[in-house]
Order: sequence, then structure tokens, then C-alpha cells
Amino acid sequence: MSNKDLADAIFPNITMTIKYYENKYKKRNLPDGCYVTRFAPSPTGYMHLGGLYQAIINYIIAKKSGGIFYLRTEDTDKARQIDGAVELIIKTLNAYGLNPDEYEYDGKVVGEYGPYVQSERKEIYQTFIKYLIEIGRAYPCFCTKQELDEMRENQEIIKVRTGYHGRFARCSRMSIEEAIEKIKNKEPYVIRFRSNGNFENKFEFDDLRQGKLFLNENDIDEVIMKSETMLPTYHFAHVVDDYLMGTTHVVRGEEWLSSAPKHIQMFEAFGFKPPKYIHTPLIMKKDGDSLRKISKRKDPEASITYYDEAGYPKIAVIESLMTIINSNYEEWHTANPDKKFTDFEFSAKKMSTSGALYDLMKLDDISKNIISKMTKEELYIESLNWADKYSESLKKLILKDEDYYKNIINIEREQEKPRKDIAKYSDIENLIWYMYDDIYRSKEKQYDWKNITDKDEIKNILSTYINKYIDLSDKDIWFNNIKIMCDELGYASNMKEYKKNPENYKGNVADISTVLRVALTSKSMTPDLFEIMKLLGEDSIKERYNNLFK
RNA sequence: GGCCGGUUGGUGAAGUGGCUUAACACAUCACCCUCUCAAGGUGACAUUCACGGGUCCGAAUCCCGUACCGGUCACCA
Repeated sequence: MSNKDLADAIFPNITMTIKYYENKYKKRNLPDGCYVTRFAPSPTGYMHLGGLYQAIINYIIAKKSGGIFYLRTEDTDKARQIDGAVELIIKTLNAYGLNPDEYEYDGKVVGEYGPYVQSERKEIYQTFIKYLIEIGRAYPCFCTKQELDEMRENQEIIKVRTGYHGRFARCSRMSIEEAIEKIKNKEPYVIRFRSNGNFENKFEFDDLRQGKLFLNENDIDEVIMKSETMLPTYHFAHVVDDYLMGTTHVVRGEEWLSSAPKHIQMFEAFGFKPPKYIHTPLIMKKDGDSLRKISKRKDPEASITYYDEAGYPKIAVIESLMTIINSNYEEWHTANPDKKFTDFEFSAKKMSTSGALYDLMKLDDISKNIISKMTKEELYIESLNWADKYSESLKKLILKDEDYYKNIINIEREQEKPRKDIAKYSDIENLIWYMYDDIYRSKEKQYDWKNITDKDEIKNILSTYINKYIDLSDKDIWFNNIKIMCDELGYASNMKEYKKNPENYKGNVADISTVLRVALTSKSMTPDLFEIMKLLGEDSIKERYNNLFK
């Protein structure tokens, strides 16, 4: 009995060879220096901020080099899979402008290296595993979960490194006959890789972010195929897929670094050249006094849907992540305002050395800048698209009179230094509701009076204004009228004069303006009053002033 | 516990032996501008780079030790 017999007993139906697949998936015909990268999420739920972060890096290094960025679905864990997760990932990627060149979705395969869904590549993995068994580098293991648990407990007691290695790797010494017998008896088993490493030995591992590292060789006989589904584990699928798909650079989270020795060893077992690795820091979250990996379960801001629902422009989210990826991104972007984030010269070495806290304040700042630079047409379209999905009330407002809406959002907009008060589309409604008469009438309002609070004085100011001074034909005339009114009512029309001798006046032009503003909008903080008045129109202003104390 | 990495302001960080009196950006605060707010302008904000020791004419930068933080040690990825 030979290893060949064992391999046949396990995979009687696998007739292909590695050569066949190597022929089928030809080496990519790309010029030197092109990066082939992938985003390889497992469809276990919603798209995660960390996932987007990985995807961005993969995308920019591939695009910048003229290479390929592809999407691979890692669905080997059927228990954790969630319906619709793949769709969400693809849609998110596309929405954020990170379109993969190759992917598989909804029965459609784009690219020469598919299937791009791991569960559909079962035969490929099994072919590779079969080969490993034939050459004696893999074997079936019949240890039960319970036996493994006991073994680990034992190892802890006698203070040995835990894991299936060395003398603890019982099934590695099982005779071929016995193994075949057990398989015939339908005993459950997994396939393990037979490691030839020595944990005491170090080898040099070159991580493109961390630089040269000296890691211990792996001596654990890792599970490479699961028993029930006969699908590979991550470790094995990574080796086979990234080899066959021609991945040149694997960008993945730092949590993978410690299993890199296993991967390297498997590549070597096949005689394949491993890809280059970039292990990235994790995005962290402050939890009390300590830090932890940002978590989808505990942190709403870990899910990309959080940003979509709040209405952040996609590019703002990307740029905020870029500042974490390489902190010189912002400086570069300021110097090259017309370039896209994909033009940025990403440097793995410049990535932070430890996990970064994601700063929502920073996101707001980036987002405000981006939104302030939009034209009114752009903002109109973006905000309507957002409202269509997430806000019935804003949508109604916009559609009531689209031109009116555009005029409102255009206040202090299309100019050299535009107003920056919108960080996300969900802010808009709260900033503009008072521009609509019907809402203004029905809404419960708190008037935010400042210096002048006396009812009769306010009435007096308002009636004087609408009877004698209201003129919306031109901003200078408008403001000049307010100043004249100040003089008439005993308020300082000139702020400098007022500051010199405040006791000579009842107040100043700012106080008067504030009364006009609050009486009109209920708010003491609004954009340019003249613009607001002009848009509202005389009738509306008069109505609001007249009805104020009724 | 073993192994691997890390530790520069509230945050992201620049920095690789003298150019650093520690860049830039966010946040915060003050002032200016100003009809309010936002914006914009000016300035403040780490006498110090986790701590201790060492090398050196000179250290955030190199070495050693300690502490703390993170990752990993699954038939999860």
C-alpha cells in the first residue's frame, strides 16, 4: 500500500492533475511591475470598515501599476455564511468606485481565472490535496474534537506549546492500511498538512510593511480540508488560489502574520513561489481605557452602512481611510487637488506601525470640504439620491420645488470660499426646514433670542422694518436700510462706534439683525440673512413677523 | 503562557544620529474679520518622544532591560 492508494481511497473521483490546472490558468500576461491583488472577503455579514480599508489598498496598488484587482469570495465556512452578503460586498465595492476587474456574481463570471467563489473550486483544491497526499505531505486525521481538546488541555498542564505538532500529531504516524480501513468504515476525518518545519528554527520573512522579520518555522500539521464539506480551510485555499490566480501581492490584516509561516511552507511543498505580503495594521476602537479591534457587533461605525445611512459622500469615507493608510495622503492631496486617490503613491512602508483609531471628527472635516466644493446641481443630485433611500421627509422637501431647493443649498455655495456646514446629507434637513412656510408654520419652535428679549421692543423693530425698510432688491441697499433703521431706533449702526461708547446706544446693528433673523427662522445661527430673506420673499417675511406673538 | 509586532500631544501622525526651538492635518482654546453662524486670517496647545540604563562630542532616532498595549496559538476567516 502506498500513499497513492491512500489518495485514491480519499478522492476516488479526482482525476485531474495540478498540471491540468496550471495549463488551464495560464500565467498572467502582464508587463513587469504590474501588481495583481485581490479583495477576498468571507460573506459573513455586512461590509466592514476594515474590509473597505483593505480593498482600497489592494485597489490602488493594482491600478497604479496597471495591474489587476479581483474579487474572490471566501465562502468555505458554510456555517457562518449569510444570504445576500456577496451582493452587498459587490455593490459596496462598486458604489465606492473600487470596481474589481474580475469577479463572480449572480452566475456571471468575469475573468479567466474563475470560479472566483471558493465553494465552486472544490475539485481544484481536492486535486491539489490529492497530490500532497501522494507525495506524503498530507494525511487524514481521525482525531475527534474532544480528543483534540483533551490534548490541548494536557499540553497546557505539562506546559508544552499547544497544537498538533511533533509527537502530538498522532495520526501522522498511522499506517496507510489503517487509514484506508477507517475511511472505508466511514469514520470522519480531516486532511492535515504534514509539516516539515522545526519550531526552533527561524527563517527570514520579508513583509513589505514591517520589513525583514525572523519568524519561527511552522511545525503544526494544520488542517487543510474540513471533514463534512470537504472544503479547504483558509490556509490552503489561500495557497492554491493565489497561486492559480496569479496574485503578486497579498494585502491582508495583521492578524494573518502569525500564520504566514504555514502558508510559506505550503507554497514550498508545491514548489510554488509565494506572493509578496503586506500585513496591514488593524483599525482600532477605544473601549474604556484599552484599545481593541473595531468590531461590527459592538461598533455601529464599523459597518459601511453606517456611513451610507448618515449620508457621507463615498469619497469622503475613502479619503478618511486614506489618511490612516498613509498619513501623508492629505498633504499630497492638497498639493494635487485634481488628482484622484488612485494616483496617490501608496507606500507599504509608510503605513502606521500600530493600529489606528478611526476618527469620525476627521471624517466630518474631510466630508465638509468635499460637500462645500460641490456645485448646487451636484449637491442636489447627491442629496436627492440619498434622500430617496434614507429620508422620506427630505425627499418630499426637495421634490416640492426642486429649483427652490437648489437655491437654498446654493446660499454661500458657488464662490471662492464656500460655506462648510454640511458634513453629511442627513444634516441638510435640519439646516433648511425653516425655508419652507408650511413646515415653519406647523413646527414647534424655540425662539433663540439673544440680547434683545423684550417682546414690545421686538414687535417694534419688526413692524418698523416691514413698514418702512424692507427692500430685497440688492444686498447693499438691504443692509443700508437696516443701518438707517438702527439709527432711527437708537441702535448703533456702526460696530466700531458702538464698541467705543456702548453706553450711548440701546444696542447695535448685530442685535437688530439678530432680532430680524430669529423672528424669521427661530434660529440665531443661519447663513446669510439677505439670501434667506430674498428666497423667502416679502409676503412670507411679513407673515412670519406678523404672526410671531399671536 | 509561547511566538511576533508596537509604544512620539485628545486624534491620525512626520521623523532613520546634528537641518527639530518635534512637521502637517483634525479636535480644543484665544484673538481678528464680521449682521449671527459657518468659512477665512493670526496665534496657543508635547521643554519632550512609555520607563530605566548604556553608546556617542551629540539620541525621539542605535543597544540592553522593564512596563504596558496589540495580534496569534480553531474542521473562523
